[in-house]
Parts: sequence; C-alpha cells; structure tokens
Amino acid sequence: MTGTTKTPRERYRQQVREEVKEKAWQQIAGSGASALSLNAIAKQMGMSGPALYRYFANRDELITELVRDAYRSLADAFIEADAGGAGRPGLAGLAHVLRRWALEDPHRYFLAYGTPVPGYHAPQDITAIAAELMAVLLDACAGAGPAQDAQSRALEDHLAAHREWAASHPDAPPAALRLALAFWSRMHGVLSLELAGHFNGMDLDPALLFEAEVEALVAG
Amino acid sequence: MTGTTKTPRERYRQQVREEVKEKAWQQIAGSGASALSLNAIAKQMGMSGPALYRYFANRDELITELVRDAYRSLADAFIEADAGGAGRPGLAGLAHVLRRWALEDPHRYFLAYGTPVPGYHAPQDITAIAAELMAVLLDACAGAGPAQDAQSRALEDHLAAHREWAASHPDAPPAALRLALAFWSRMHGVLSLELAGHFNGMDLDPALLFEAEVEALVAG
DNA sequence: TGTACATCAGTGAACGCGCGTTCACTGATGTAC
DNA sequence: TGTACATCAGTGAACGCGCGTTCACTGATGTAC
Repeated sequence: MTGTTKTPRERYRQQVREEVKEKAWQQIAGSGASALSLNAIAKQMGMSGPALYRYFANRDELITELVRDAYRSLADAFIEADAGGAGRPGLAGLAHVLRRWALEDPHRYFLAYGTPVPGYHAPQDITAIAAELMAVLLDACAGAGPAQDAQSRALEDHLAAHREWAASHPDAPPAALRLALAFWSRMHGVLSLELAGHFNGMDLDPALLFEAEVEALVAG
Repeated sequence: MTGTTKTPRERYRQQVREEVKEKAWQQIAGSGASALSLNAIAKQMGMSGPALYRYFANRDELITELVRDAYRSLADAFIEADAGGAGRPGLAGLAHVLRRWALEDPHRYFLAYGTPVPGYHAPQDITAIAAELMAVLLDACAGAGPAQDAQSRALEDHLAAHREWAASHPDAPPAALRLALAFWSRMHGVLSLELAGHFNGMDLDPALLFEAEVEALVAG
C-alpha cells in the first residue's frame, strides 16, 4: 500500500486511457503511426471525438504515451530476463528476448526504432528508459573479448573517450561498449529488414539469419 | 541516336516531371513520405493543384516514381563502382558507396529501406532493380570464406535450397549468399540507426562504428 | 439518510484547414495543307 | 508564308472527406453536512 489507493473515478479514467491506447495500436497496425487519428479512435470506441480530450491533452501526448509504453515493455522484458533465477541471460538470451518482443508487435518496434515520426521529439523520461535497457545490455557484454582488427581497436579508443551514453557502467572496458553497440546495430539490422518485409519475396527463413548473426556476435 | 529524339513538348513534359519530383523530395525531407501532398507541391511550383494530374495519374504513381528513382540511383552507384577501372571494389568498397549514398539523402534511403509506407506495394520493375543491386553484391561476395560456426553452417544449408533471390548467380557457393545477406543486414543496421538519429544524444562517431562493422564483415 | 453542491464525463455544433480528385473551360503551342 | 485545325498545359470551381481542436452545455457521479 504505497498510497496508490484509487477512487472509482481514477480507476475508470485509467481504464479508458488504456482502451484508447489499445485502439491506437490497432490503428497504427493498420495504417502506420503517422496516420494516427483521435477522431477515428473515438468513433471506434463509440464516443464522440472531443471526448478524448478528457484523457489526452492532444494527439502528440497520445503518441508520446505509446512510445513510452513501447520502451517500457522492452525494458521490462530485458530486466525480467536479467533477473531470471538460473544465471544471467547472456547476449544470446537478450537477443532472443528482443526478437520475441519485436515479432509480438512489429509496429511497436518501429515506433521505437524505425523511421522517426516527422516533427516529433521524445521527452527525456523516455531517454531514461532507453538507458535502463542499455544498462542490462552492458551487463551482458561484460565478458567481451579484445578487438580483433584495427578498426575495432580504433572504435574502442574512441569509445573510451566517448562513453557518456554508458553512464550506468563507468568502469566497463571499451570492448564491452563496442560489443553493446554491435549487438544493437546488428540485431536491429536483421529485425528491421524482417519486420519491414524486405525478405518477403525471397523465400528465406529470417530466423536462421538471425541465429547466425547472434552466434557470430557472441563468438566475436 | 536510338530513336530518342524528343519534341519540344516532350522535353518540357519531362522537365516539369523532374521539377515535381524535386519538390517532392524536399517535402519528404521536411515532413516524411506519408505526408507527401500533390497540392502542396503544386503550390510550391506556382501552379494550381489539378495541373499536376497532367504529369502523374495520382499520388501513388508519384510515390512509385520516387521509390524507383531511389533504387535506380543506388543500383547505378553500385554498378559504376563495379565497372571502375582498377579492379573490383570488393565488399568494403561497396559498403562505402552505400554509406555515401545513404548520407547524401537520408529520406531517400528510408523510402527504399525504411518502415514501409502503409498500404503501398512496390511494382515488379522495382524488384528487378533491387535484383541488379544484389547481383553486384553477389559478385563482391564470391570469395567468401567458409562458415565459422554451427548456426552459419545451418544458414548455408538453408540458403543452398532457397536461392531464388540470387537467381543472377546460380552457381555462387552458399557461403557467398550468406555473406551477401550479412552485408545487407549489418550495413542496414548501422546506417538506419545513424540516419534515424538514434546515436544523436550519444556523442559518438557513427563512422567509426561503421568502419568496424565493415572490417569485421570482410575479415569474416 | 437525505439534501445541496461540486466535480467531471461526454455531447453536438462549429471553426478552419488541407487533402485527392473530377470537370468544363481558356489559351497557347504545334501540325497539315 | 498563311490559314484551319488538333493537341495539350493549366485554371478555377466544385465535391466529399476527415482532421485537430474549442466551446457551451447536459446529465450523471461523487462529496460534505
């Protein structure tokens, strides 16, 4: 009981907000994020358009909420995997958590990591959630092997001096920072191509490409 | 002279079409592809809205043309690099051609490889251009080394039986197919994160990450 | 338990906007003899 | 070289639509005494 006792009205408010967001996701799934329309959501809920302004100040606030929820749910999935009893998940484990999360709702993935919605800029608390994510990832990268080639060494030198983004791990070796970036970039590469349907006409199993990329990454 | 003699009217038509596309790119740069508006383009050109229907059947046809031009220009850049006098460009060379092309116009990159425009499906001749691109890439992957791990071997086995997408190279070894996919996916990973601005707040030089990914890929 | 008042969810009308697209029309440019 | 006709670029009005957002209002739900 941390003072979160809810009056019936508060409970109801929250319930409606949730339903709005649910319909919003459905609409995004159908026509993309930039076509999100408050009026259309209201109609789908059997309400008049202006009613939604009781729940969201405007369209932008709704989008922000959706983006926040997206990051939050991925961060939670990472943290949960990290806290799972039988030892740390490792990079491969996180990769599979990420893939499952992405396939669960491709549009949610793109809202977080896809082409930026034009004219929209994420507020700071979302950046903070992204940092939580990065912290779990950096944990899993702790055992990174040394750089294998000149360019990787150059990157590590650079990262040793530019590591504010990894503020949660001030003592992580540059190799860990490098590995975390490689994880992020490579997983995003396969996943975003797959989710965008770029493998569609190719009669190819994206899961196998994903697995190969994961193993190549872990093997270093 | 291959019968391409143009009447003044044809020349003018083509000129206006080019100008429309030019303004379209500017508009996409400002507000994203899904906000592309024929009326707005017309206004910017000092014409009335309906005038554009002399040049494009509708909005979709204009978008298709832009997508086609995007793929065409990248394919040309690849082919030109491939035909350059001093030997084949190699994977690293192609990687740099790709990066230069992407940075030249980020929105063009996203129109081709980003989140799909909802409700839009590319016509077949664009698929053919994508195949030209793939052919150059497969050439550069000819000398691929053997798979280093179990998952990569599994992927190669799969590709040996699913290689229609590489129809231009029916005799390429599975290792080459695997390398081409890895190239595509990894380069897309770094580039799309960079262009979407996901490294922005991180005070980090994306070029170094890119170089490291290229060398890791080539070293295999 | 009942009454008086405050809070708040939701409505319907309205504003101004921009969109894609069609249509009948004007006026300039090109073509045929 | 001049005239008659066909072609075609561009206009302005119009249609129907959906958008985000504001505003004054009704009616239900909760609160205080």
